[in-house]
Amino acid sequence: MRMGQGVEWALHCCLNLAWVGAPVPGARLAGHYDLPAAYLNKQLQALVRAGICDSVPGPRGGFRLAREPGAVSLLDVVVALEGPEEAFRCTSILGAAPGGDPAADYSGSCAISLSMRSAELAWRRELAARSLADVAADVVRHAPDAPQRVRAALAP
Amino acid sequence: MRMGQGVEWALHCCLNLAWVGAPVPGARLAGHYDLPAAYLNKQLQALVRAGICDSVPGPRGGFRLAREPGAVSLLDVVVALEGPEEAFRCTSILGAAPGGDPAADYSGSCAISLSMRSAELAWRRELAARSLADVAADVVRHAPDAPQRVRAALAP
DNA sequence: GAAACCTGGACATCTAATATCCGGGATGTG
DNA sequence: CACATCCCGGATATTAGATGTCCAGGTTTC
Repeated sequence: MRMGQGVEWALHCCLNLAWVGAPVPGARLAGHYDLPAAYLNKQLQALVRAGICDSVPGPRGGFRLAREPGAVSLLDVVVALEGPEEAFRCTSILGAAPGGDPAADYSGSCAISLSMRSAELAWRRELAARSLADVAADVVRHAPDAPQRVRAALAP
Repeated sequence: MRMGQGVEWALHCCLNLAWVGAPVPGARLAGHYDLPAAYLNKQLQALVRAGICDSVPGPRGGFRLAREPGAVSLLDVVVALEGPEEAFRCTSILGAAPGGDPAADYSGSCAISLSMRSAELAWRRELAARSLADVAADVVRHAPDAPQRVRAALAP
């Protein structure tokens, strides 16, 4: 089971955008981490579609956070890039077993499906309870000059 | 992000094995759910390697649970099939950023990595706290004759 | 108008999951 | 012992998804 790399990229980019404030071109973000610009751009576009980022075309344009860092949870970013589907997907194989209804959807009644879903909910709860502002605060506690260095590297 | 289908198959099979008690051939389990026998067999083999199942060759052989259902957690099954690696993998892109150490491993210090890892721990905790016996008890509560029907369909 | 920048789609590539097949070994039965 | 049953593990397709590239448009600033 593996999460797309875009999540890691997007989270780092969002933290940086939170510190810069002004729009940052996607190419500059890509250069900052030595990432493929065109591909990173796709992830940023997904953040825009999810309402997490704003995009500004033209010179002096780029991407910026659309909300306060405290109003963007890690879950928001994960869902924006990975979609809302659960990692465990019940395919209702009980319907193929003797006595089962092949047309029924067991995802809401199968005890296995419910257990897996419940565990995944715990994961989502943790992610939802943690905002970009929380993470940023942790970074600053460990490296107080991080915001300033990011601004120096990325600000126009 | 998606979990392999083998996890669902294996969990259903393990529940059945818990109810049957005697060894059940992989082909019979596959027929029970109309699954590809050769492929399901690979998942069962992984359960054997993980010490969750025993395999008995020869006539009257098959697979059976190697431990009490109460001693097999959902996490055991997930790890047996998906491996111990985390879904979120820190690739230390901070090392490529200005001021970063390209050779360093940031997975233990990067605040983003730590947050993602912490959320995943919550998921694993839930899975570890739930055993096959717990799930089986839920099934019986909802369909008291399930164990008997499974035995009738799968027992030798 | 030109340059900077985002948008969205089409396309190529690579990896992992899914699936099949076969030769081999172990075990119980007659 | 001979045979049927069944697991083991490697080699090999097939497919879907993730990764990555490219280009023909827009929009905005200067």
